[in-house]
Amino acid sequence: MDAGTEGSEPQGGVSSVGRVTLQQLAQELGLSTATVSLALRDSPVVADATRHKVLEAARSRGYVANRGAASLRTARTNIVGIGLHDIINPSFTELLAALEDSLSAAGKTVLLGVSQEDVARQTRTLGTLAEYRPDAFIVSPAAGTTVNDLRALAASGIAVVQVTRQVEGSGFDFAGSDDVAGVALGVAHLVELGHRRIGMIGSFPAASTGRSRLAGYKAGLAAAGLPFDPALIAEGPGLRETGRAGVLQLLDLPQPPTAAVCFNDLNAFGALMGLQSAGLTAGRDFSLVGYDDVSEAALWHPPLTTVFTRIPEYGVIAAGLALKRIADPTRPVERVMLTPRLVVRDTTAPPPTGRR
Amino acid sequence: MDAGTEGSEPQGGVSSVGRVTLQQLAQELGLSTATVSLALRDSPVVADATRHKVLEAARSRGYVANRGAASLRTARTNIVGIGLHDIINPSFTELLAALEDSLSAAGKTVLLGVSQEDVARQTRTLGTLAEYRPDAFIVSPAAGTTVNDLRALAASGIAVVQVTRQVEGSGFDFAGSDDVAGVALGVAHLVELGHRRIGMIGSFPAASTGRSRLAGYKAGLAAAGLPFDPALIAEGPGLRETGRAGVLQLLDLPQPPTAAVCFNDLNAFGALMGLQSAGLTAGRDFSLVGYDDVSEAALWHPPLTTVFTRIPEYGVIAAGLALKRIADPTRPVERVMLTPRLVVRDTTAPPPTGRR
DNA sequence: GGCGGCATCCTAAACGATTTAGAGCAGGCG
DNA sequence: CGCCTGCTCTAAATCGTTTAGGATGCCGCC
Repeated sequence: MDAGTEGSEPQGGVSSVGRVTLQQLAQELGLSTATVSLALRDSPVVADATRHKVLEAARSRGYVANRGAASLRTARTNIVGIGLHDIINPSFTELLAALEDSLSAAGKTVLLGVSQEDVARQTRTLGTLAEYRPDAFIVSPAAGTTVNDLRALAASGIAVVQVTRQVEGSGFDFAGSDDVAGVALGVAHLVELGHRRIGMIGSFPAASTGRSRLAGYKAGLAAAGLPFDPALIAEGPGLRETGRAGVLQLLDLPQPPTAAVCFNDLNAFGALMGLQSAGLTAGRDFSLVGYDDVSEAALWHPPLTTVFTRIPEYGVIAAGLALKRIADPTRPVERVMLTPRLVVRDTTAPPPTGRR
Repeated sequence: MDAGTEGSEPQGGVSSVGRVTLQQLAQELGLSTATVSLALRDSPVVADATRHKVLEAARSRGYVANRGAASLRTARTNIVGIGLHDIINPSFTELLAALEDSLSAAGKTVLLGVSQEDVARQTRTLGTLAEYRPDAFIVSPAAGTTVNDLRALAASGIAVVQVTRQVEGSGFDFAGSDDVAGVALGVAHLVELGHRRIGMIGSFPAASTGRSRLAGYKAGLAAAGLPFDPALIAEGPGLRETGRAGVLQLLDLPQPPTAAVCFNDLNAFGALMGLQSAGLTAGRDFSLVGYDDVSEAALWHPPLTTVFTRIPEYGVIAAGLALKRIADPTRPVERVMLTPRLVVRDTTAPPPTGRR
């Protein structure tokens, strides 16, 4: 490590003097812990004068409640565990931001676990989170997760809501978008522009989103009376690299497509790069539809036509579902699927004439 | 909400039967809680046969430890609170990912708080996190944070390490990169290519990074014997929009620069878009140096010349500092500044001839 | 004057783990 | 036979809160 390291005086603690507890406060005030506890939480049964004394003492002594101790007694932690498989992917970052924002607004704190798309790591991570007894879990399951992998979660009695992806038959609440309709929307747009050979870039059958989006692709073709040709699918996960290689692979076909929909925006960004490296211009030589509409999509050159899956919206909804289930664990399972919206920008246009 | 909502049977809990505790395990096994506790943590004082019985029972009954209760006794939570001001910005996402990864590898769990670049919200958030008694805080302070704002943290007796940004005089550990050297590196690169009028896009004096990077810009100019001209600075936070507007603003100058360094990569991405909208090509008509080298940078078109600040590396280091301070709260303060590295790609070239 | 009713505060028992001091017990040894 | 040593295990205190169920004192009222 070529680091510039500089040592100096130890951390100056103003008063590392044994953290002040509610009991100490009580003793100093000549009150019982019960009274102090009630006063701190604005109970109406404690006299105004007393409450003020307590609050003042708490402030001046720098009292900060020990939520762990309180939780032990109340069996409520105000923690929500969030299990994601990936936080680098911008769509999940946007999701995390939305979740954190609404949860913290509701007084919950976020305990984060990342599974890196690895089921074993996911069970380990969720197991660890569970030891903190979150009031709820919000999970986007790693690819390949089965109902069995989630059984422990179900047995824990903790509220669970799935977001974005779902494990079929898990019986948990869900918030996400209607991927079948979403991709079909993209295909329909291309069809309307005159495209007849339309590929799909990115295919990820290990996740529910992968299956649904593929189904949406097929549905879109079928609705237009177009045949499904497996050769037009460039497989791979939702990464830029998949898109770059995928579009080149499609262009190399004996009968290349004139357009493609993508599994997600990252695929599309990669495909845009691939087109550029092949000397082609997206929108003119080849049409491309992304998926998700992450905030970058509008800013690419050319701006990406894509399908807005309303991630921030369903993030808020997922947080709401968690809160509702915490409040009433016996309420019926709720599955919310938002209808995506097509966002037409500049990467789609009628197919190049003369090549039709 | 145009949501497709579907209700059905309530969540099926395999056994919502009152969560099994260590005491219950002990009772069922005819052992004391002490023995069970020791067995679960692989203490050598408990006989092998007993340990096996305990572990087997724990497994079959689905026992999951209550870390809150344990923490109450041990005064250690294995939680690390992470306070960031922003998680959408890809550089902070990459930082968060690195932090989470090394902390979870060390058996710590991440409690997340986001301040949205708002000091008041930051104190509220950190206060809430503190109630969970994390073993340490890792914080990238919101812009405008003063030593005073962090005093409560210092007084809490919780280990604190700052990452990326630091509040001068706070006396906390720090891990980040040497921004003065980093930006100077970018300037030197442009000078070497022959540029004489070099602007800076993005300037953010409310954060230590903003001040250091500006200082680096000035240092770079001074080293080359070039004058500092305030008109060549396009102010604004590290967002794409700042970059887009900033580059146009610079180009509109009576004596426009032929190149610019940026506060961060987002600024550079925006500037690339701005150039494109002005019909200019980065690298040919105008040279641009980003800052951070987020993973996107290599993938833009053209690929961005930028300064790699080694975010994932100092993320790991920050996590390590936190662990070390947890282990020894009295160790001397350590400040680590990694030396950034220039990454030359395609957005920099000699200034256009004839316009020099 | 006794008593009910308030308002206010307190006692004490949880919550679920960890940990220390020491209890049983078996075997070995003088 | 008595004592010491090791190996296991247990009893009980403890961490910092919350909360049910009193206790206390004061007032007014019949």
